[in-house]
Parts: sequence; structure tokens; C-alpha cells
Amino acid sequence: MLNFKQEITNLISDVLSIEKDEIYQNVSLVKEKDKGDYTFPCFILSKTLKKSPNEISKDLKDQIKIPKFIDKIENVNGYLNFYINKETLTKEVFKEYDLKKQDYGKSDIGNKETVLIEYSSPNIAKPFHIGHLRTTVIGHALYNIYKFLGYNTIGINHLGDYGTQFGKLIEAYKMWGKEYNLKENAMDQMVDMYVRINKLCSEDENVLERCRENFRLLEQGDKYCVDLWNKFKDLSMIDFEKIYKLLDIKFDSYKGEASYAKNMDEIINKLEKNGKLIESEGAKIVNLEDAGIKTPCIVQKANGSSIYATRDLAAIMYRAKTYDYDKSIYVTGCEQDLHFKQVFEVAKYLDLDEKYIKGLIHVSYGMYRLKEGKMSTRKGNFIKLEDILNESITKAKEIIKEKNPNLDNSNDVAQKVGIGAVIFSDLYNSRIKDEIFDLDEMLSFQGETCPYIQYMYVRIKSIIEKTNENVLLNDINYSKLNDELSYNIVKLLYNFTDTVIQASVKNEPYILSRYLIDLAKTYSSFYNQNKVLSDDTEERNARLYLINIVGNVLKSGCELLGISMPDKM
RNA sequence: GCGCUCGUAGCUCAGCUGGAUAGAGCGUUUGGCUACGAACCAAAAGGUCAGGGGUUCGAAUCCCUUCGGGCGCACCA
Repeated sequence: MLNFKQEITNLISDVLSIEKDEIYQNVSLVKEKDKGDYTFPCFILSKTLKKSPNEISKDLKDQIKIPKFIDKIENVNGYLNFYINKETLTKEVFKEYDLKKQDYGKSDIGNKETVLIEYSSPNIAKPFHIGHLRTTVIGHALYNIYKFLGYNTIGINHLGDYGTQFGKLIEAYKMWGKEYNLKENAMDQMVDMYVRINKLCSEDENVLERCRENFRLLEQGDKYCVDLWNKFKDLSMIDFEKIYKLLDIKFDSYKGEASYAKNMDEIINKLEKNGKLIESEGAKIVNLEDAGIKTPCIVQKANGSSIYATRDLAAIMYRAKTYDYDKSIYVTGCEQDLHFKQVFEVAKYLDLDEKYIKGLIHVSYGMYRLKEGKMSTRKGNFIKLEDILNESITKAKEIIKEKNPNLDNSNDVAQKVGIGAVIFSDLYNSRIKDEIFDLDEMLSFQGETCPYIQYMYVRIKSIIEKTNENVLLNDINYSKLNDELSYNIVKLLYNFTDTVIQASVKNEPYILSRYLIDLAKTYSSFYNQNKVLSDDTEERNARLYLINIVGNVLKSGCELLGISMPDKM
């Protein structure tokens, strides 16, 4: 497709002697109505050219030779506004769609660079609660987005299958194992044990010490501990897979923390060799004050066992060697900001190529909070994600029963609508903000929600189904789409790829979510004022072609967010 | 105490590396189903962008500061 921003940059560059890059950076989309499509603010030039912005803009306007793809150029108070020829823009979009069809919007900008995305990473023997929703859906969306842009994307579920928590669980099992029957509701039973042992630990330091010792034994390969650990792991995975099936998520790797523990010595040796390792209170630490981080990073505990940071460092080394990654993205909550700052800093002393250090990115997000306060597995205060998803599906079923009782596959549709609503509500705001968990809002099906987008899609489908016509590109009379409502849609369609790229640059899926709402809304306005199946054949063909692209973009956009699109609802 | 982060309409949030009159949804009020699906559309009301300084042609956006919320600060992850 023609890159209009670039073309306009070229036009200005022909008559203005400043760097092309600088011009390009300042050319931007016009927000206001009726002021054109692109604008170049001339204020920045005022000083160097010693003229008022208004004069500069006027001069530029007079000098620029207007090409075919521009209708007119206007000077408004120092803004040089460009009006793109509508038919040209529409033609560009339609041609592109004709070429790529379902792949409309896809790009190879990623150049097959390898991007690792570590996300979801639930802890074994802990329930998958709504706190895990964000990492799971943000990570999954980023995975799809990078793939769409031509990156070689690898999704890693860095299972939390190690650490003192297992020492605790083992201790609990030793003490009360006979009271529990792990053959039924294993997860609930394990959680109960976990809550119970944590309570005891906080009351009795000796118990906590025994838990740490259990973990040390586990790490050393003690048979009793290892067997038990495997049992807990297997039982947990059954629970997790249920969720991943509902969300339709698959990972390329499930390599968890445990598998990195054995590489602790390698990390210790490298850090030692590079003179970064210090002994402090029996533990081995790296001082990071030079890097402006006041808290040192512990890489080996006083009792000799590994710690979170050690395993993350080992994972970095493993992934550099195994995947030769260009970017390695960690999607976790913001409470781990310090941890990743430390780990990324320490990673500099592992003799890795600089590329691998530069590629480390922590994508963090704000917390879910309950109205009553913080969630905590240890205190048994949490909401299971599975319950939320099922509740949403149930609600979708009820609405379908009311609005479309004769719908085929209503269970399947209810699942798509219900789960889509939950995913979308989590991907609709910028990551960093805390969210107060509000079930009504999460399960809202009206306004800026996923069901709204799905509804628009379904209506498009249903119009297209009514006609058996296969409209060809050559049959399009572009002048039939010159009205404002049609043109607004076309402009959005033109910006689809750019939007996905922006979402990837910032690692913010909400940029795409809001774009999809925007497109759906713009379509809905159009739909309410224009009859698609018009009696005028040319108008009808042009509109059919247009809405077909809209449907396609809504669908692939939703799929990028990890949401399935129903054909009817 | 120190560090990070957030504060925009009654509520939930957009506002891109500073750019034109600060925008949506929900809620409230009003109007619209004999056009292709009303899970929709159209319209109204609603803002001292937490407060105060500064930088400049221009600040919700950058800097400083105060206040308020969240998170973190060595053997949890």
C-alpha cells in the first residue's frame, strides 16, 4: 500500500531543507474533524527560519506541487493540512485486501527475529485465580501480535514448580497427609494444605525452617521429596490444562523453574570469576549499588539452595544458547519490578553477548484488587478464574436464550461470547494501572465490550450471507464510497497494520483493543444510515466489498487478542 | 524512611515521542425498530486534567515540589 505519511514527507522535503527524518516525525494524523487527514505543524521551524509559523506554512503550501493522491493542501494557523484523495485511499485498501484476503494487515516487519514471551507461569499446587488472568491474556496477545508481524515467536510457560513453597507443601503432607484424599478435587486439597502450613509457618519459625530444609532436600534429589513433588505437579497440570483449553492457549515450552536449578553452579562460577560475588550472612549475593539498585541480589541462599533469581539467570543463559533470541519478554506483575531490574543487571556479568542483555524486557502490569482488599493464595482469599469464565459463559447463554432462542450451536457461541468478554475486559486498558475487580463490569456485554465487536461482525456476516454475489475488485466504483461515514471506515482499515505495530512497540494489547472498538463503532454508525444491499448495483457492490473487509479485520484483530469470533450469536 | 508507579466527567478509562475547541463507555435524561439483527443508533447534561511552581510559540503530556492511592525494599515467587 502507498505510505501516505512517507509520501507527504517527501513532498515537504522537496521544498524544505531540513532532515527527512525530522519531517517524518512531525507529520501526523489529524484528530479534528474536517481538517484533512495529515498535518505538518510548522511551529518548530519558526526559530530557524525566523518567520512566523503561519508564514512558513503559507510558503510551503504555495511551493508544494500537489500530486494526484492529494485533493488539497490548507494552511490553518501554522498547520499545513493535507487532504488525501478519498478514492485513491479506498483503492489502496481494496487492492491490498484483494491481494492478501484473510491475511490483510499481516506484515513481515519482524524480519523473522526471534521473540520469546514468558507468560502465564502459574505456580504448581496453587489455584489458577483471576490474578493469573492478566499475564496469561496479555502474554498470549503479544505472542499473536508478534507472530502477525513476522517475528519468530516462542511462548514459554515458565512454570512455578520450585522453591520453598514446595518445601512447605511437603511439610504439610508429612504432617497431615493422611487427612487428605488427593484423588478428588486435588487442587482444593493442596490449597487447603498450603493455607494451613502457611498459617503455621507464620506462627512458628521452626516449622518454616523445616520447610526450607525440605526444599533443600528436594533440590538434592531426595527420593521422598522428589516423588511427592512430581505428584503435586501432575495434579496441578490437570487443573491448568482445563483453563488453557477454555482460553485456547498452547505454549511452545513448559520448561519450568525446576529445570534450571541444576545450573546454579555455572551462574555462581561466572559471577565469581567476574569478581561480582560477595558472601554476606552466609548467602552469596551480588551488590548492585553501582547500578543504582540498593537491594543486593541473592543468588545462593545461606543453606546452599537456589533462589528465584538464580533460576531466572540460568534461564537467560539457556534461552540465549537454545533460541538465540533477539527479544525476551517477561509478562509479570509490577510487584516483580525490582526483581527483574536486579536479574537483568546481574545478567550483564554472565559473559553473554550484549544482544541478549539488550533484548531483555520486563512487561509488567498493575494488580487486580478485590474491593475488600488484596488477594492472597496463602490466606485462602482468591477467586478462581475457572469460576469467572463459567459464570460469563452462563450469562451469555441466558442472553442468547432471550435474544436468539433458535440459534444453532448455542453452547459453542456462548463460550466464544462469554470468554471473549472476560479476555477483552482485561485487555482494554493500559497494563500499568491497578484494576479493581468488578464482576459486573467484566461481564458487561454492552458498550465498549467484546460482545459489541462480535455483534457487529455477526451482522456483517449475515448481510453477506444474504447475497451470493462475489464482488470483484474490478467491479468497484470507488466514487460510491466518498461519503464521510464510508471514508471513516476506510481510513481505519488503512491504519490496521500500523495499529498492530504500535501495540507491539509498546507491548500494549489495549492499543489494538481500542482500535477494534473504534472500527466496530464506526461501522455501526455507517450501518444505521446506509443500506448495504442498496438497489443501486454499484453502490451495493462497493458497500459489500467494504463491509467484507471490516468483518475480516474485526475477526483477525480479535484473534490476535486471543478471542474467537462466532458467525452468529 | 528509601525506590518504582498511578491520580483526567458521578463510575471505569483513552488522550501517541509536548500541538488545533480534553474524548469514549457505563450511569442519568430524551428520541429512534414496516430497510440488511435494537447485544444497536442519534442527541443532551456532566471537567479548575489532585494542588502549587517551572521549561516554551504551545503542557493533561516534560522538570521540581506538596498531597493522596498502589507496589517493592536479602535468603517467598
